Amino acid sequence: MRNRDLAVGAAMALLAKPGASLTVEAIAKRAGLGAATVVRAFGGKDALLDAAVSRLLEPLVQRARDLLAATTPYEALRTFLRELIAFQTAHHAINDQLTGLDLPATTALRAGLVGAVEEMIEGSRRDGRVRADLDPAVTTALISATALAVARAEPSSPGLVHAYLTVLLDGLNPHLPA
Amino acid sequence: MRNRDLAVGAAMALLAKPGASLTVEAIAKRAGLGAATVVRAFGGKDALLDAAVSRLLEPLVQRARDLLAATTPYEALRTFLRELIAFQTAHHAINDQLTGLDLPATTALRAGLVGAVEEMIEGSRRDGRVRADLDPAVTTALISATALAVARAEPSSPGLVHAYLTVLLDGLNPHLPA
Amino acid sequence: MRNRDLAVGAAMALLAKPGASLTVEAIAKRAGLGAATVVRAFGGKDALLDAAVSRLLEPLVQRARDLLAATTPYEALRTFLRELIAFQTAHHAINDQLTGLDLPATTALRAGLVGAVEEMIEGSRRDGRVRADLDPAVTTALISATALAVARAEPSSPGLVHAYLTVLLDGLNPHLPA
Amino acid sequence: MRNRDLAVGAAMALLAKPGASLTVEAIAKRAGLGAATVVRAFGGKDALLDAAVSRLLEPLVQRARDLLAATTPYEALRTFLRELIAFQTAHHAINDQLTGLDLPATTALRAGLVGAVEEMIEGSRRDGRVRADLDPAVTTALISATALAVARAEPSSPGLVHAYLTVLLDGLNPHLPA
DNA sequence: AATGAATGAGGGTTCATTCAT
DNA sequence: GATGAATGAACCCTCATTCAT
Repeated sequence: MRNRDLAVGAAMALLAKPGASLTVEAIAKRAGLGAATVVRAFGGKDALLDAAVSRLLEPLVQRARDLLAATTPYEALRTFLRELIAFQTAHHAINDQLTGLDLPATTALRAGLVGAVEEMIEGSRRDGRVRADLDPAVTTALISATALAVARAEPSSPGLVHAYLTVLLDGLNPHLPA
Repeated sequence: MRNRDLAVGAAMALLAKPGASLTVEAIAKRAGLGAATVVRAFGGKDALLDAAVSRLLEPLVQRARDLLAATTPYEALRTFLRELIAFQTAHHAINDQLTGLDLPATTALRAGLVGAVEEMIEGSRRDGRVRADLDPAVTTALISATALAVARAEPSSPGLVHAYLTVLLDGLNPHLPA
Repeated sequence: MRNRDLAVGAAMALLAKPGASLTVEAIAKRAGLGAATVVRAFGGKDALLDAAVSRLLEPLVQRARDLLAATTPYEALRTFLRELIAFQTAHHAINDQLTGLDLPATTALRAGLVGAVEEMIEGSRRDGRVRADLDPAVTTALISATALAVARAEPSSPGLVHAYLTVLLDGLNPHLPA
Repeated sequence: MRNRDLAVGAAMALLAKPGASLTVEAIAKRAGLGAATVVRAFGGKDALLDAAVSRLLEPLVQRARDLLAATTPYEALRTFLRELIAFQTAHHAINDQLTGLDLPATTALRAGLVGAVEEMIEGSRRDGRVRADLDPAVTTALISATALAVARAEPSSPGLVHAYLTVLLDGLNPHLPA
C-alpha cells in the first residue's frame, strides 16, 4: 500500500500548488507511477482526490477539537481562525478544481470542521465574547466562507490576514458603541 | 457585429446559471449560432468569455463610480456592498469556471472596481466612518474577497448577507470599545 | 449528414466481416473519418451500432411483411427462411459483438421480425401446412434461433442450409407417419 | 499443480454464470489466488480458458462415446441431444466471450464431439432411423449448430427444447409422407 | 460572412501481462 | 513458487478549434 501513500502525497502536493492541473496523469507522474496504477489503487479519480483532501483536512479538524478541549471557546476561535487561513493559503487549489466531484469523506470532514467552529462560536457567545444578535449557524457560515476567501485572495498577504482577523473579531465583539 | 452581441448575451446568461456547462457549443446554441461563428467572431473561447464577463462587470463599475459621485463615501460603500453581493449571487459561475483563462478586459475592470471601492474606503476614513488603523488597499482587498465569498456560499441566505454586512461594517467602525 | 451514412456504411461492412473489431476507431477509419466525428454524429458507440444494425435489419423486416402480403403463409415462410439465412450468413458478426449494448431500434426491429415469422407460422397452421401440436410462439422462437445458428455455423455451406430447410420443414409437416 | 485446478475450477464456474466478467482478475479472485499466479500457471489467458473449457467438454465427449458403446446409434443420438442442450444451457457464456481466442485443446475436443455425433448419425442411417438423402457430415453440422443455438436462446424454455427435439427428429425421420 | 462537419489532443478507465519482493 | 503492485495499450468520450462549402 505504499502506492496509495505516494499517490495521495502527490495529489496533496498538487492541491497545494495553485494552477496545477489535477489530472490523473499529472498526479501519477508526480508520484512516479503510471496513471493506471493510481486509478487501480483507488478505483477512480474521485476516490483518489477524496483521500488526498481528507488527509489534508483531518489534522485541521483534529486541531479544532484539540483547541476546544484545551482553552476557552473564544481563544480557540481566534487561534483556529489563524491556522485555518494559513492552511487554506497553503492549499489554494483545494476548492477550485473540486467542483462536481463526489468526495464523501471530504464532505464529512468539512461538516466536522464547521461543527467545531460552531461550537467555538456558541461557547464564545455564552462567555459574552461574541455578539448574540446573530444566529450562531449563520455566524459560522460567515466565518467559513470568508476565511476561505481571504486565504484564496490574490495576492495574499500577511496584512490581509491580519486585517481580516481584526475586522472580523471586532465586528463580532458584543460591546459595540451605539 | 450583431453576432458578437448574441454570443456575448448567451455567455452572460450561462454565466448566471449555476452548473451550466460553459462549452463553446452550449454558448453558440443558446445564441442561435453555429459554434464556428462564435469562435471566429472572437478568435477563441477566452476572448468570448472576456467580453461576456466584461459586459457583466461594466455596469457594476459604473454604478460604483455613480455612487461615489452622488453621495458620501461611506453611504456609497454601504450601498455598493449590498449590490456587489447581489450581483455575485446572481452570477455564481462567474468565478468558478474561469480559472486558468486569460481575460485581460475582465482583469482591467476588476481593477477598476477595486479602485472604486478603495476610494470609498479612503473617503470613509477621512470622514471618520472607517477605522484608520488598517491600510486602505488591504481593507479594499478584504472587502472584495469576502463579499465574493459570501455571495458564493452554499447555501446562500439573506441572513448570511445581513450578518456579513453587519459584522464587516461594525468591524470597520472606528469607535470601538477598548 | 453524409457522415452518418459513411459511418453507418462502414459499421455495416464491419458487421459483415467476421472477426472484425468493432471499435469506434476501426469504424471511423473504414469510413475515412476521425473517431471523434462518428461519435459526435451519433452521440455514442451504441447509437452508431444501433443505426447500422437497424439499417441492415430494416429491409429484412420489410421483406417479411411483403411476403406475407403477396403469397400464402407457408410459401412466405419457406421463402423467407432462405433469405433470412442468407442475410445472417452475410452478416456473421451481427450478433457476436453486440451483447451488452443498448440498441433500442434494433430490438424493436427484431421484435417486428419475430412477429412476422409468427404470422407465417400461424397462417401455415391454419392452412394445414404446419403441425398444430406445437405452440406457435415456441415454433417461431425455434425457427429464429436455429436459422441464426445455421447461418453462423463455421464452415457454412449451401449443403448445410439446404439440409436445415429440409429437416425443419419436414419436421414441421403435419402429416407425419405414426 | 493445485493452483491450476483452482484456477480452472474458477473459470469453469464463471463460464457457467451468464453475464459474468471473464477477466483474469475475476477468475483469480474466485480461485482465491493472485492474478499473476493464474497467468503464470498457464502462460496466458487463452491457455487458461482453453483448459477450463476443455475440462467442461471432456465429460461431454466421453458421455457421447459411452452412449455409442452402450446402445443403438439412434437412441444414443436422442439421449445425447438432450444432454448436449442441457449442457449448453448450463454454460451460456461458453461461446459468447470466447470468440477471437486461440483454444487448441477446446477445438480438438469439439472435433471429437462432432465425430461422435457423426457416428450416431451414420449408425442411425444404417439402421434406417435417419433419412439417407442428406450427407452425414452436413447433418452433424446441422445438429451441432442448432443444438447450441436452442440452448442459448433467450428466453430459454423447456417447451423450446422439446419443440426442437420433436421437429428435428421428425424431420430426420426417413419415413416421411410424399 | 456563416456554418455544419471534422478532428487532434487529452481525459478517465479497464485489462492482460510483467516484475520485484 | 506466489503475489501485490505496476503499467502500456486500447477503448470510449469531450471539446476548442479548423476547414470546406
